[in-house]
Amino acid sequence: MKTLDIGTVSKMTGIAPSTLRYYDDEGLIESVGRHGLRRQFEANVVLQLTLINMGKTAGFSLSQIKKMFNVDGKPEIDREEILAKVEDLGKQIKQLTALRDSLKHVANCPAPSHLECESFQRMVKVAHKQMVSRQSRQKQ
Amino acid sequence: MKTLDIGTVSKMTGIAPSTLRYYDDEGLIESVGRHGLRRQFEANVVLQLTLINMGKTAGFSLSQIKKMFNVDGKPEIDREEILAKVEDLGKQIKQLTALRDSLKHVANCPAPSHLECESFQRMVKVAHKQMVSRQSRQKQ
DNA sequence: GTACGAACTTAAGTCAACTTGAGGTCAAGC
DNA sequence: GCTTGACCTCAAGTTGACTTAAGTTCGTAC
Repeated sequence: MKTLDIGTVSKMTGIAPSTLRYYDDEGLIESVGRHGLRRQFEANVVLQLTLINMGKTAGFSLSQIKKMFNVDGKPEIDREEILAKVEDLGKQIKQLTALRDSLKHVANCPAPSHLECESFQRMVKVAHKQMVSRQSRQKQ
Repeated sequence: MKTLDIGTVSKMTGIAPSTLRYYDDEGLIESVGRHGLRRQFEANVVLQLTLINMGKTAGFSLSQIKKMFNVDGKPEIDREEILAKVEDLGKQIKQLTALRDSLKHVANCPAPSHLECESFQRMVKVAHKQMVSRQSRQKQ
């Protein structure tokens, strides 16, 4: 099976080689050996990196991501914990939707100050509730 | 009008006083004066902090957030830029949804390795496309 | 067989976003 | 008038996620 140089992976994913080395050191991805002193990666590392980037987008730390999808695709953590994250993500999606709507509002509403605009306040208050309920169950 | 001590704001929002002081120094929020040497805040600071937290959830930096919603609720940046962010957020929401579905899958699929599971791969590939298209228009 | 380029290692540096620590101030209650 | 507790300032420290720099090692092409 054909393996990939770090530069190739970098070009395929847009992630800097230094970052890939860093991820390798941290155990987020795995090289399958060396060609001389060059790390060789399998093609599925691209998939893994996609997952890593999705996790980052979601605001997870690298160590959390590592636990969620470890190298061979088997998660270290249990169903319960993952489902909790799933639920959390649902809330986050709602929040982002609220933010998007708020921004859309800001771009269009002619009110002089949005903090005084009623419909804006309503939106934000809804978001606030969600936020507080999310914050209350934050973990490392 | 009644104003709030930093400790009160902290309790209302769950944000540490040191962070509130930091935000104040950075100009993300504004205190309306002092009582002795204590900062006094108006009630609407809670709304502002909600917006700040929403922005953080969305992965914006504090300086970006500051530009989006500055102290009086009037954004410094123009419609165009905000609408670009709105669009970006839409993509991010899609990505998060993909991540959520992937995680849901991981929790339920009995396959030994998810990286080999077809339906998982399909999901992630879709996410990959979105990711790349988002990455290509990143700015400070 | 030599030159080149792409990758390597290790340590140090950077940046954002906070937090901590030391020492100081003030208002309210007793 | 004294104590107490909540706040203050300012500088330095911390953490996570990388990046940069300096010097080194290979494989491939010529």
